[in-house]
Amino acid sequence: MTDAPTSPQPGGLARREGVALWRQIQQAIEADIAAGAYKPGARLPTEAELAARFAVNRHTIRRAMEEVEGRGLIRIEQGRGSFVAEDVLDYRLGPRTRFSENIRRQNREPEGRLLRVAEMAADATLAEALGIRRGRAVIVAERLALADGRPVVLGTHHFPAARFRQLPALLAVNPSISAALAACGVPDYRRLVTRITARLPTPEEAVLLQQSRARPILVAEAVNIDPSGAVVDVTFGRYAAGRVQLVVDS
Amino acid sequence: MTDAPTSPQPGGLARREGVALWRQIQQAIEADIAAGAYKPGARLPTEAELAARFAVNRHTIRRAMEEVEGRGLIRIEQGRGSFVAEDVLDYRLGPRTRFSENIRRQNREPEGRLLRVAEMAADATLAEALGIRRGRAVIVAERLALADGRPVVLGTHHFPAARFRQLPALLAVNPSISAALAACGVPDYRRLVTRITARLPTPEEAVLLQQSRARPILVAEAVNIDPSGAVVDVTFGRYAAGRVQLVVDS
DNA sequence: TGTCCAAATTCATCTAGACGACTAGTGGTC
DNA sequence: GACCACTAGTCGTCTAGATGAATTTGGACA
Repeated sequence: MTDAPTSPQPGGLARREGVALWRQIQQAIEADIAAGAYKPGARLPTEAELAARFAVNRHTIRRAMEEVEGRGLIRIEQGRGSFVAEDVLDYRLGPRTRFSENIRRQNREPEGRLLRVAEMAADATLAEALGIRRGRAVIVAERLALADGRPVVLGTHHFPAARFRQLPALLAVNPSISAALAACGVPDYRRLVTRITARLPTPEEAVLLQQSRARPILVAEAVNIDPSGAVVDVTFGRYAAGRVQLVVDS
Repeated sequence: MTDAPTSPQPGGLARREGVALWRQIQQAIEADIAAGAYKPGARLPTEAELAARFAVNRHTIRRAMEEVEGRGLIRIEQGRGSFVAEDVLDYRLGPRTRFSENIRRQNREPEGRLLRVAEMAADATLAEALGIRRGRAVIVAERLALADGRPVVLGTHHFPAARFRQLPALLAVNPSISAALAACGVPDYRRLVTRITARLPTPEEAVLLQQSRARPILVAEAVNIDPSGAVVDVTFGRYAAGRVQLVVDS
């Protein structure tokens, strides 16, 4: 089997046959990638080139490419081109999930960046989850976690302010959540429950996670408790789905 | 606060300001939904109407609507219109996850439909996961599970054929996996590990799950073992992300 | 009353063209 | 050698119009 892209046979497309052109093109491109016609990280032909090869409008190619990107097979970069996707990281979800350990276990270098710390009033949902009264103060910390310099998860943490007054100051010095909690008198905590969904990212999320907007993100809502059972924090983690796989051991 | 859609002020859009028109429109629509201007299940204005209100081309509205759909806030139906999304189902992932119990616990009626049963040779990855030799026969069962008649998960199960010869016949009679396994001498099994990712659905997946192609699906790869530790099956479950939330208790 | 067909409505796909935005290189100036 | 302006290449957005496909509506007809 040769590795030359086989799909772009000019006459390969069936028009007016119930299957959209862009979808046929999408499948042809995916087949080429699966067949190894393009190596991981390799650059695909430009949209104009593909449009010429398949004899369709560039918009039709774009529609197909967007879909391939959403499936996680390629990454499209403005001004540069489209590239075949690479590597996946396992992110272990367990009672004692700690970001750094998790990443180090896979021989990658963890890193945390604190983006924002603020205080807000708890709305009904949050209040219930945290076990506090509605309207009480909550510390919100937004944090980007990376592995080998590449964004993995964007987390929005919510702590009851009454118990963790010094948290903002501590986080400003060291962005590690577990270190900050330890300094606040919570040396140990564990994850009670995790709720996982998927959706497309907002523009900000896409930028921070360095991922395309067409590609879904995994959203994991986690509730952590201390040994006494009191809720320590409620966190929404947004994972780059194309780069991470959540692993649940049971 | 009145509930009339406030966003479509003709002059509300900033052209040539660095933010794409379709994105401004997307945000306006999302804001309206969040503000309760349209109730869950309610129908949104047609694309043509919105195009007129915002004074842009219909294609620009479509781009915005596709994004809103990907975020899970609306559902677009050809020939009918667009509708505000509703309900979410919790799907509990644990060592003893059984679909029917899981669904019944939420007062919904579970249902299973067997779509396809076939036999194939194990490729390298599958063989390793199942603990058999490459090339050995594997029984593949594709099954759609529903709650109250609405598709929840599309599962592709892989069983070592040597051990589960009678499985196809059993499943033909009763699509319940646990019942069929019990009849094959595996009354009990538990989930060893689950790996979760998200991606856009293929056209077939979208049709079967009755969900839009623009909306992501959660993909959970599960490995089940019997009490002796032998691998019973490897399953890829594809969940309609807008309709289901995976819940991990720890 | 019930059935069936045609029209109207609404979303889906494709084409065509224009221009903006970002990237990476090229060559010049200081 | 450092910096800058320019340019070509490439993807991103928007407009415009035509046609197809799915669904609903309403009237004709038995």
